[in-house]
Amino acid sequence: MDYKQQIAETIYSVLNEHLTLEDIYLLLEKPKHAEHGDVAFPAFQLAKVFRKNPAHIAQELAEDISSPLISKKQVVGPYINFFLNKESVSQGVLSEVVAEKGNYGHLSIGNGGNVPIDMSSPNIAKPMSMGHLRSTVIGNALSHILEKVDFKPIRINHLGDWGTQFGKLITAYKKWGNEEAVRAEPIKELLALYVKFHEVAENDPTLEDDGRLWFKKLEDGNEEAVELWKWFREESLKEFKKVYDRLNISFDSLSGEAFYNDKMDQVVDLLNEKELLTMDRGAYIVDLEKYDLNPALIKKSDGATLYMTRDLAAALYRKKNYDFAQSLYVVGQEQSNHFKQLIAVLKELGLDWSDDVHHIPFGLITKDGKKLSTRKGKVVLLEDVLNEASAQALKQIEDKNPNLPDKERVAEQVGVGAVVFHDLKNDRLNNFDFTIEEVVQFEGETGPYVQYTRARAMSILNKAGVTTVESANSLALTDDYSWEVVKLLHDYPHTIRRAYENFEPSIIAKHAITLAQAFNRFYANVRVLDAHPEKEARLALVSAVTDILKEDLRILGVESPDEM
RNA sequence: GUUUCGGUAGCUCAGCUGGAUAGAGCAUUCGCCUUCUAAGCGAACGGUCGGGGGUUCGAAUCCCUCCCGAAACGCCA
Repeated sequence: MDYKQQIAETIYSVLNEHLTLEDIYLLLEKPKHAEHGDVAFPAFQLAKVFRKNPAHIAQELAEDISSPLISKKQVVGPYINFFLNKESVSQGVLSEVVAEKGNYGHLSIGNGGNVPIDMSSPNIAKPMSMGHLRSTVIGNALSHILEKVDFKPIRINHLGDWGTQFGKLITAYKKWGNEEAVRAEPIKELLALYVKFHEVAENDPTLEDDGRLWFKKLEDGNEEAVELWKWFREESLKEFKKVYDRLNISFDSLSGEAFYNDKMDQVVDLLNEKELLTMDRGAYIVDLEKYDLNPALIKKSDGATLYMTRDLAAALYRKKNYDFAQSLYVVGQEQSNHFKQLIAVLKELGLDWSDDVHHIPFGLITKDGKKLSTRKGKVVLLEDVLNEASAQALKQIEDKNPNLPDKERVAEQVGVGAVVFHDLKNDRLNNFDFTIEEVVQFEGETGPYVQYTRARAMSILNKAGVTTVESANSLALTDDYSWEVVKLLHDYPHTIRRAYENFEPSIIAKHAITLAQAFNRFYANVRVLDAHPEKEARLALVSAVTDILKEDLRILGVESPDEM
């Protein structure tokens, strides 16, 4: 039930000769200040129509408008401010939330269409850094948002499991590596080898040649090379799984770059068929000048295929295999150009579904203002960050709630929650400079704040002897603190829609924080368990808030401990 | 140099399709635990919305221009 819509209809019944219903709906706004009511209609635009000053129009118009939904209207200058009927709105909103619980806010937009999401995509033999966290948690949150609007997400971990770096790695392993060390701590050891390769190669260029040679052997199916590659891949996946488990994330597909090795000739053939390939400086390219883009490189002058070729193969494969409604790529914004090219080439191929392919870019994480670089060993390891967060959460629990059962588990939920929430609370495209102090915070606009708010709400329900409220005789609430909460619950479907339309998890995170803040003010000012005519309705409000906060956090990929 | 993002309080950021006195959090100072978890609530402090033009009844928001920062810019992914 959309109350703004109802107000718009009421106004339309008086103004239908001058404005459309849609115009009116768009003009209606949410006042910034509570004394201006809940919905406001500015009369400026009518001034031209009626040739009168807007304040006068507002005055006259207000007299003609009435609805049981409006408890009070006030004309302030050119504005008509409407105050909604709190009893009936809270009754309506709460009965809906209490009945639907976490399902509240589900929208039928996607008709069950498939949406593959290219996300996470760490490189084999390299540790997951804070940079991978972004793609992983944004992709995961988007998958939940898509589900919420009736799409079927398909989470694809497009692993970086192919490329010249494996030639380098094999070279380094054969020169300096040892099996036990790799087995004991695979990623750490492989990374050390990789870093050493680049250090030594600075003074010894022949090493690069060895690297290229070994990659060539790998491509040609040389047994030793393939065995090492497989082993590195396996050991790496085991390590990644540990992190994904902590983040509570799973994938529907692990088809990485190597998966498309045998599918790239078809792409080249297809481009040839459509006469899109041209030779330039010894390389095959697709000219994209009419899109104002650099040409897309399909084949290097040595005949090797490229990133673009592989991504084209992947795009075609996904369309064929999933018949997707949309196809998303959660990849850093530094690759925006690449995806523009990818989409342009698909368009050149005459594929009308190229419009359904979307790059979802996100900002860069830096450390001390500089880009992280695996090659130079300059990384912030995700695992270290999660460990630190979890440890600090445990310390906090020992300090504030030492009798809490299952402390380690809750500490993990809170610590990891803090890290994930921090990554999602701001606009995807914002860059940020990493500091552990900022990421691992438990106060203010943080994940733990939302979790804590919900835990306190749960505690009220426990003391009332219920776990949830299904229905109540009356759900009418009239105080200002409840009202702010009710309005935020009412906004929820709209929030979900905006998050979907912008592919923007931070909209959900903002809602969680705002709702938690409103609830905490309610908590500080309104007694729930005391005898009161509205006690039942208040309990329902508390129950509704626990469900929606939990749902917000679930969408973001953050757990909700009942106690903390 | 070209293109794309960004510049809002000391710091980190909100500000939905232009609207009424520009909002949070952190930090600093102060107040609130004999009542539902103080990871909380309240108050104070803090702003030429990068500069300058323009459109509009109205601009942080739209257009132009300049300044500053980041990223991308054919044989890496």
